[in-house]
Amino acid sequence: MVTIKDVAKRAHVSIGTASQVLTNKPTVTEENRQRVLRAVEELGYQPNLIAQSLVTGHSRTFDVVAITLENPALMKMVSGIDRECRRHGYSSRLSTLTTKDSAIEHLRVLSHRRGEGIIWAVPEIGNSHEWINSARRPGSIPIVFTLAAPRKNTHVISIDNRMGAHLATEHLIEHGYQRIGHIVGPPDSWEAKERRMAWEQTLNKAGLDSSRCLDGNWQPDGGDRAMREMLARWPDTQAVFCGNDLTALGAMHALSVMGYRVPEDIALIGFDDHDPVDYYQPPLTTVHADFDLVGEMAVRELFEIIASPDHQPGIHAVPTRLVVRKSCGCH
Amino acid sequence: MVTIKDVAKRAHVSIGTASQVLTNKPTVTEENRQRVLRAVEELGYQPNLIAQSLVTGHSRTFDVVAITLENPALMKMVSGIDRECRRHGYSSRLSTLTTKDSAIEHLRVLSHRRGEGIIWAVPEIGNSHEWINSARRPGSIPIVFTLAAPRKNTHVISIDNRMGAHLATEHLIEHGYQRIGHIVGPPDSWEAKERRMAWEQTLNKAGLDSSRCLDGNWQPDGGDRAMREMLARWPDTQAVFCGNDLTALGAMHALSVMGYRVPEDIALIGFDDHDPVDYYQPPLTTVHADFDLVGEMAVRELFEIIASPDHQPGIHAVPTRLVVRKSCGCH
DNA sequence: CTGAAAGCGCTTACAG
DNA sequence: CTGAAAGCGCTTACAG
Repeated sequence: MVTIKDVAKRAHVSIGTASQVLTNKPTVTEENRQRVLRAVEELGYQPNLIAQSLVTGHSRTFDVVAITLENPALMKMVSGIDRECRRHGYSSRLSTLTTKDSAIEHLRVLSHRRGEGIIWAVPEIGNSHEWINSARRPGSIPIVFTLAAPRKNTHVISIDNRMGAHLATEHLIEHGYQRIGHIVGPPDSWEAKERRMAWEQTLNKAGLDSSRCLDGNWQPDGGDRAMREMLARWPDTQAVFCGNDLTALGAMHALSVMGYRVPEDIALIGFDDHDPVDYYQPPLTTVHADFDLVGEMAVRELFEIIASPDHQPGIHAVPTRLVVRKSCGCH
Repeated sequence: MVTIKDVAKRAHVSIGTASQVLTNKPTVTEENRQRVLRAVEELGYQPNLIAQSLVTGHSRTFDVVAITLENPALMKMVSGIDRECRRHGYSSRLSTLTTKDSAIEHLRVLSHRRGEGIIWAVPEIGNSHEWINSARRPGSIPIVFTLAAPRKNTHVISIDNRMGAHLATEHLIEHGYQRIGHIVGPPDSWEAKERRMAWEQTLNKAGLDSSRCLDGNWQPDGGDRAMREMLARWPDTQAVFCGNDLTALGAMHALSVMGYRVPEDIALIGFDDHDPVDYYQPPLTTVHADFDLVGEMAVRELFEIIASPDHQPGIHAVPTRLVVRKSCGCH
């Protein structure tokens, strides 16, 4: 590999001077500047980021940790993260948290790697995030949590789950549905709980029954099972707000197998608005959540923290909105 | 941040000795060893990977470059890559190739970052990969291409597209279908061409017509459009082999809207076997491709190249297999 | 077995 | 404006 030493030699300047032109310091003769640039060109020199990182203390890398990558919402987030990182000349390093190793263990390896910031994109279950937060030493790598509960002195970027669930439920109510069920996500997920809560409150405020509620798992199989049970326990259910789009897909499948039509017999609404829902049968009414933006905001937040370490966390809940298609029977 | 110097001081040894125990050299007194370990523990020391990289010449990082992340097959690959990387204590760095910057440009920034290897997960279009290959200087970072055409002196790991397309088409033929169409992926994609070619050959070998072929784009909208046109041009089509699962989803949607039943009126087969197809209506018969394994093999290949730089590329086409569900009407 | 020294490839004060 | 030197945090021969 060609180093700055080679460049300096070829340009007949000291490596200090070569470095000056490479870092755009103005204090260099135009002539030397050209000589160095030419040498760089001729040798195909690329500065060594690792050496730069060591001396400047900036690795220009953020770490994003996830539990699994095979999840459309997460992938949008990662896209947003990557896009915003590259805008700043940074790169993002992905790592998954296998269930075996604890979160704390994982933070150790991140600390070893010396990224400049961490985006914790692991769904919050129980009080896991509080626990992580209190285990971190002061002065350690800045961390922003994603899709998690807001918490004192913690940077978190979420989507507005309550808003979305409220909009969905209200839409059903406004169009005359009265017996509205809900299939929750994984029972210990913070996001799932938020959605459930907003569904329940909206129903209660309208004086409607909010007991038709079953656990799912954010996967089609969970939606399928829950839908069947829903019909078994409350055969007069008119509409179901599904915890996410995949749950709705499973529910649709169950309904189709059992001979129910969507939306004529049962109306359905999802959550996430991932791309293919436009082609579900029927196209799925769902809550659009801008996960790209969550990713973008997470890296912006990281840059703010780096710029001023005492940067105070604000509340960041990206607004959600309802996208009405055919599955709710209201258009 | 606490450094090895702090550890050495606290343990009353030289930093050389501290380093010895941290790198598991056997040449240290048990007593000193314990002292160092205790200091590490007390100070919460984590070695600085960046400094280690600089001195050892190993960044323990592979770069994976993609064109977009929002693609289920790619995500499985990335999962496989990440899993295999972590098995070796390596990490994977993700970057997307925006259409604006050329591939060559991107290779420069990768060279700057000094990863130890590159996994090029960008779909091959035209002869892009050959071009990339010839632009690389000898001695530059090892690169393995993924889901691309085999090529002399080039490391590539693909799935067996021909095998999959052949199995799908043959299955339809065996079950008595005669007029079998195909919706291709993006016309310049190498993988799409492979699938198309095998479909065509299988048909020809059986003495059947292979002219019912339309371009799609591997997205539902393309499948939807192509399906409508297929029916318009060849109304007596009995079955369609779709370029991938999302294409099949779009085709199903078109058929449903137009009042056709799957598989009674038209049989459908997809390609990829991504998770939700089990819950399509009807569940989709499709070709299973093990993208996780492609990712895994890509990093293994990289390690082999690193271990012996003259490691000769072999042919790596991960076998595919047909998963029969309801959409083909054959079970 | 252990410490002092050199060096990885850079950047950044600091003399001149 | 430019070069020599120090230093970033490590590892690795090399004397002792």
